[in-house]
Amino acid sequence: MKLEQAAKQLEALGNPTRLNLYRTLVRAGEAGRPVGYLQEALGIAASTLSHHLHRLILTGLVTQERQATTLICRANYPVMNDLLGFLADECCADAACGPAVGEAAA
Amino acid sequence: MKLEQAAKQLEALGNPTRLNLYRTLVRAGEAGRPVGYLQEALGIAASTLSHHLHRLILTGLVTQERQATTLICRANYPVMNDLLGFLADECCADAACGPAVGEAAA
DNA sequence: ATATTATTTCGAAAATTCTCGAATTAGCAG
DNA sequence: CTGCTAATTCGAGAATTTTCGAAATAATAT
Repeated sequence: MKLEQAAKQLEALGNPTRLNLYRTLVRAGEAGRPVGYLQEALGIAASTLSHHLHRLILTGLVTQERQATTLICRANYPVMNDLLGFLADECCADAACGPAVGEAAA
Repeated sequence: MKLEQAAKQLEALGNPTRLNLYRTLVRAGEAGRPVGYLQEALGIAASTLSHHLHRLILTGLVTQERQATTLICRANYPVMNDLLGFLADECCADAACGPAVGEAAA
């Protein structure tokens, strides 16, 4: 069950356009970014962006909030942390991991 | 450059069969597992497994070593750690992450 | 050389993804 | 209600992925 969800999230991040999109949102922090801004930043068709955004939202990695006519997109950090936790757990379940995984952000 | 590579690795893990395969190898640790064992464990056609294995090997997430007629597959931990590092860096580059990412494996 | 076991490559069908432009909906201002 | 900006949905073509069985290769043993 959990594996299926993790796979979906990894797949969502496993596309250059979406990973770039997600990175942009992560770097924007709490402020988030409007869809229009993202479209200019990434230089892709609005419909293409909407498609990718939808996929990120379905997996929970990104959230949206309306502000009048514009939609603000934000990275959903807890979901990413869960995903990182899953990967770390899988990695260290039975095996002695090489470098300590827990120090990635030290 | 780095983003493209990370996307490829995430895509490789973003398929339930491959994630399950990778997990099996991670849990096997240094011993690794022969291709034949993996085929039985996952219950898929040999050609299908070979295809997925190839993709994991292309991204560097898995390595193989011959032992007579059998091929031993192993998870390549350093590559996974690099990937986790990339995600953690992206996540914490400009933004104040919610829960500490570094505690995922605590 | 031949046989045997282990694994990959080939070929091909079904499903999914990625991309875009055109048409549509959402929310607000006048 | 008309118009305007913002974003999504629709429709569709090109490309990629996923899966399998059959045939081919790899390594060893007899």
